[in-house]
Amino acid sequence: MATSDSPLRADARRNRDQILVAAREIFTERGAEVAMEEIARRASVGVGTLYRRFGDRETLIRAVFRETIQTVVDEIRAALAEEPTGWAALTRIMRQSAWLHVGFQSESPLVRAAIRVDEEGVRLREQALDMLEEVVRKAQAEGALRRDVGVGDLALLFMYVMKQTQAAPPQAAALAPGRLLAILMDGLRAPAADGLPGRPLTRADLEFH
Amino acid sequence: MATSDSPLRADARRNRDQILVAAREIFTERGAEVAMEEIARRASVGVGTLYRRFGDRETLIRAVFRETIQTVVDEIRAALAEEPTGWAALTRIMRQSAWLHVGFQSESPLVRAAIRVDEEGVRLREQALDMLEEVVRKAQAEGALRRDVGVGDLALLFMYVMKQTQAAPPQAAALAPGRLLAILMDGLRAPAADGLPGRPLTRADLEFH
Amino acid sequence: MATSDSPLRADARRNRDQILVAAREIFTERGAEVAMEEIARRASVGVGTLYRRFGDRETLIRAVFRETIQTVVDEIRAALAEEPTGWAALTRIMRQSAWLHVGFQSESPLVRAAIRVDEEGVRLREQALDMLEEVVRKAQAEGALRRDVGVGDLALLFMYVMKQTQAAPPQAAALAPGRLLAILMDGLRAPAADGLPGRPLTRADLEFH
Amino acid sequence: MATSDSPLRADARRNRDQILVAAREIFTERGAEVAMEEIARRASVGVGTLYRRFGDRETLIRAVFRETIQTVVDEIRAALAEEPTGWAALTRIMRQSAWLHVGFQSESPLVRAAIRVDEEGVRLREQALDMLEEVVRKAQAEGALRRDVGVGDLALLFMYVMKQTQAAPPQAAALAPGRLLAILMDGLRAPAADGLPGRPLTRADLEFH
DNA sequence: AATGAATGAGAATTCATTCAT
DNA sequence: CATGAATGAATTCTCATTCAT
Repeated sequence: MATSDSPLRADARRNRDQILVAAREIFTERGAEVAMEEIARRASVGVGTLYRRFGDRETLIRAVFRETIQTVVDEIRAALAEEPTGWAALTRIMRQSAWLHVGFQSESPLVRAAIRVDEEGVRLREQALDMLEEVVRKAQAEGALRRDVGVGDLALLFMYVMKQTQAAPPQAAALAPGRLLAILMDGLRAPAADGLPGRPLTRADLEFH
Repeated sequence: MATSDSPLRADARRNRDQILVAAREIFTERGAEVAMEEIARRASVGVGTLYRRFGDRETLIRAVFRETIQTVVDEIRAALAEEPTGWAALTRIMRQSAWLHVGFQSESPLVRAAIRVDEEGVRLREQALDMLEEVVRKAQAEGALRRDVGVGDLALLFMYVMKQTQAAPPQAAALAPGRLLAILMDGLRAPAADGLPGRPLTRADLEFH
Repeated sequence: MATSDSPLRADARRNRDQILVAAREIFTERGAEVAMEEIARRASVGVGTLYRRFGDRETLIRAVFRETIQTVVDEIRAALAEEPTGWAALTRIMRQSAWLHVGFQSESPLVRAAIRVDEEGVRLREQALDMLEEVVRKAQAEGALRRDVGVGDLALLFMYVMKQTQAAPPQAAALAPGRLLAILMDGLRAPAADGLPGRPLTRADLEFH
Repeated sequence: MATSDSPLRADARRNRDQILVAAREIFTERGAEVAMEEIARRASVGVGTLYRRFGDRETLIRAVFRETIQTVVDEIRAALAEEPTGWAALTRIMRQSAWLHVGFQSESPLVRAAIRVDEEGVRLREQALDMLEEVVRKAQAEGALRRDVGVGDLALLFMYVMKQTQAAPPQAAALAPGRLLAILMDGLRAPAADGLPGRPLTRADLEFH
């Protein structure tokens, strides 16, 4: 039997989606520790509904994470398919990656704990990193991306910069993302003035243990 | 009025300092919303003492901010005095600026609110930006720093990157700061491949209103 | 008006019965304050159905009470009719009276409140006590039951002991009821060593006011 | 350094004691699931204080359990020392044992779980049972207590009866305990009319596994 | 002046009851 | 009628701040 189109499910479905949207927004704006009631309010549902759908904060975080990382996967795939060069794909990916911080890692212990135990989420994350590695290889083969960086470097760099960019002061908010991205891309362009210290950071370096 | 060298004040002074150190550490590690009792514990004093010294959380945040921004001022002054070029000064400043995020701006509404109303803190911040502008001018005059960036760009860029760098996964923590800094500096080097979108971000762009 | 044999009623009837069975079980196991949803689940119906049938928790409690006390009445009647002596009837009644606690009284304020206002339930309870008084009189007339006890004593004694017996630790559960009952019956046998303090407790003494 | 007589401790101590008293009362009256706030109210403290002292409900339950079982131990010891015969000791112990149900076992899953993990509590309980066994042996050696009962029987019997006795309806409350106790003691007196079914219940039979 | 206990308001979570489908 | 989703009040527990010692 189909479960997703029985009449009641329609409402429930809509609520569920509203909650996820609200949660993502608020998590991004103010972190993963906002009052559950606020999330509920923004989603225009009662707290009870939120809890019926997601059990507890951790479950909610996991759900948001999955949705987000799924988007990342889709975007990377699209960039790989549609952009003419690896460099172009990388640029596009990074430009759209304000949410990468959720996708790849989080500074919040709460979020990290929630993500670590989520099978599906972990799988999606691996997939995203697989594809990102491909982008990197391609851009390096083209001679566009400096050779002494690895996915790890890119993930950290963009994750940090692009994430924060959302929190920029109002006047800067419109310009900052584009400018900072351009500077970063310039810093990544081959041939590089001189070598970076250390060794390329890999995906393994992104792991919290 | 008791002055600062009555015998009892020695104890009080030490407590005050311990609290500030503890608070800065904890704020950096876990944000400005940690339990006051934890700060007290890390400083090895009772909560009562903490409150006697600082009145409330906001006052404590302000005090930490002042201390921090004071250090920033000192470091920039030293860099200007001791480094041979503006570019060298800039590099040095940025390398040591893991704490810039506290100094210039913060993503936490709590912290922003606390800072905004602190005269002394604001004054110090202005001073820091004055000097940073000087560094920028100098480095651009030298032809080392690309001309299409402003203090605002630099502040945002390094603030974001260097702050986060502290929270990097353990394996990356040792390498990431150096590498990301190098990439950024490469991106900032003149002559730049092509112009940045928009206009240079100024100190005015750092203001939350 | 629809009567009780319209086709749909068959379903409704079955639901109602399942709910009563489930409720009795759960009330006995875990008290009258279990989540309504659990009762519904055990009865394999939705909560909505439970509420449609019984309006609220109190109504459900009343219904369970009536069913139970009805059984008690039936059992006492049968014992009176079938057992050769009053003593034998008393023994039999008590042996089967694990549920007496529901029938006569309850320590739960919730349950007491529910029962007190239920006309039908109160009537059945009176009937049960009437018959139990008859048993007592008969057993005393036979010289088997000590003369210084009243229905009140018996009700309390067995109610308490037999009720709890259900909650005995697993190892004891099989033996305890039989043994405790035997000890109690020995304590009730005439002639008694010496008189009990006070006066026989009557049915009036069972009343909460 | 003494920890219990510093000035502040005096207040804290008094609060702690008030909470324990209040908790014991309320647990007895209405079970272990009453709102924590009510316990606090009855103890005339804020909820915060209650939680500062006891961390959570389970900890509080454990503390009440220990206090209670300690009293039981003391009472049994006194009865053994002061009463001329084992039978007299047994009678006295049982008369004062309204609280035995807390001491030995509880029907509440919550309470059972809390007790099971409490080392100190378990130790005290063992001690109480040791001494009760001695009383039983002595009373049987005197020929006063029927030989076919064990500590397990006694514990269950009195635990159940005497516990409930507290909850008796108001009119019966004054008389019931004395009367029911007398009946029980008569049922336990040697020589018994006829043997009990099964085997004497031992302390092992009191264990939940 | 320092301490740590007390307070009570606030946040997370559960559950009785109502209501749309 | 049955269902199970939605709601919000009640409850547990935490923590900023105050206060007695």
